[in-house]
Amino acid sequence: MGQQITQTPAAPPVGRCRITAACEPVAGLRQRKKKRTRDDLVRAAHELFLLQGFGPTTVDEIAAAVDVSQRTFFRYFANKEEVALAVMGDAEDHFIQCLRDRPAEENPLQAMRAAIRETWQSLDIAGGNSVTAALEIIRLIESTPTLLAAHLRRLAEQERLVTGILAEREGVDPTTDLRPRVLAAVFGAVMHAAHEAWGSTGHPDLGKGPAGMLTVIDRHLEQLGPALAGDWHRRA
Amino acid sequence: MGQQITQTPAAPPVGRCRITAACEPVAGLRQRKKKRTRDDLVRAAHELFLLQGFGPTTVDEIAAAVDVSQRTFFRYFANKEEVALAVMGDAEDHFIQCLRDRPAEENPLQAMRAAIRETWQSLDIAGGNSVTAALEIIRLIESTPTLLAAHLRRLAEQERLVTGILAEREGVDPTTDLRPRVLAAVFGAVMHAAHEAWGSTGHPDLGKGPAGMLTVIDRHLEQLGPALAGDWHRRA
DNA sequence: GCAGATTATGTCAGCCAATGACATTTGACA
DNA sequence: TGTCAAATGTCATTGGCTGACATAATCTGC
Repeated sequence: MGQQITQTPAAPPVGRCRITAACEPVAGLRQRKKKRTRDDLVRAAHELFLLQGFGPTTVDEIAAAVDVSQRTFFRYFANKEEVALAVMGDAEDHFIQCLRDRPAEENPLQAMRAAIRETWQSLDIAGGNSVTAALEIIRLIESTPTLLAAHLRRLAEQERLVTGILAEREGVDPTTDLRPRVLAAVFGAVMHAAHEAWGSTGHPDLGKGPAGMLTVIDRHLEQLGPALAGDWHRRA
Repeated sequence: MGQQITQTPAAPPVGRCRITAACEPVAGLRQRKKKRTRDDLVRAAHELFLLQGFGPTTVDEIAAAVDVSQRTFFRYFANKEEVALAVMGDAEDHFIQCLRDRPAEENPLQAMRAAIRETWQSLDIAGGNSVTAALEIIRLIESTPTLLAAHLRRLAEQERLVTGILAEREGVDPTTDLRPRVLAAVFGAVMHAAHEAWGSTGHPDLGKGPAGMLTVIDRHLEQLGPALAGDWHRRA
């Protein structure tokens, strides 16, 4: 969901997620400053949320921590939830990009599974503490009703994108053929179940990379077939 | 999610959804009055939302329409979203109840499919305009971001219940066996996809009962297998 | 029916998220 | 350097939501 930072109606450089966009070094003082305050806001919010929780943290606090006015905060983020979910935005953009780039030979489910894996791994490589941050945010989301609601809505939004990509990949018409939409929905649901499962297990090994989360996701994806199977008790 | 109207910590009659609870005639003046103002609030809100949209409608308006204070409104509903989703609460409670009552011979997916069908049909029989109201609300939800977010959160909440019921039905441990959770998630996702599809088709025949929605739901459920199939182009 | 305990409601004050309007500063560019 | 556009700040306001306390309604046992 590549959020446009630009406040002007001018044409922004579309289709580049912030992770890969890190390659382009300079882009005018104005743009750099904006990116900086945006990043600062996200980081400050992140810290405050983890420290005192989402609800108790006020927008004024976040803004004050970065030394901008409250009004400016709302020029960068439509609401308080958005700044919390911004961290995931990177990963989501990246996932979409990966999915687009998957080879056509793979079947839809394979492609999505590969894209997820690729996303987490590149997030790991990207350095910084992207992975750690993402994992922390996921846990925060799952334990904060307001955030969970906003997150699920974004997920639904993303499923529209995925539906379109799948339809195009396979060359089917998404208005006639329900399979792209259904698969996108199912995949999203399983992803969320995995996040939830990962979040609720008292996982202390947050920092050791995306391996843990990938394992949980894989385990859930593997249960897709069995769960839909007629009889649960005729198990291999 | 049987909302307790009771504001006292006293033990309320649990496990009875409002639909079936219509059998119990009198229950003290106090209880009846409360049920009445609650119903009034829901109905007034419903009308106002459909008339002028969710966002533009203020809580004060709703409260004024029923002639209670704004404070009283918030004693019945935690937030503005809840009063909009309250209509669906009946159906959701009923679905849970139906699922619990499905015969053990059915496999999980069959049971859920049957429970949905049963729910919509009994909603139809229940008289009044329950079905019409539900369908109107679904459309409102799908077209209102804020409501959609709240709705998805509730759906996620309900999936927890469903997970538990499925696990018990099949006699498996939901902390070890991921199938109940995965199936609940998948089913919820498909339901939402169906709602979305139903809502976005300019369906003018709202009042003709649950048949249309059931058809859409069935069509989506039928695509579950095909969507997960490896190759989408080796189609029967 | 009545007195006293419960419980629902109203009133009021206040916090915080969010938005529009307008002034001011600051980077962009000729 | 001066002009234009864009980013920010300030101010005022609305609306969702909550706590505290007073009032009015119902319930309970007698």
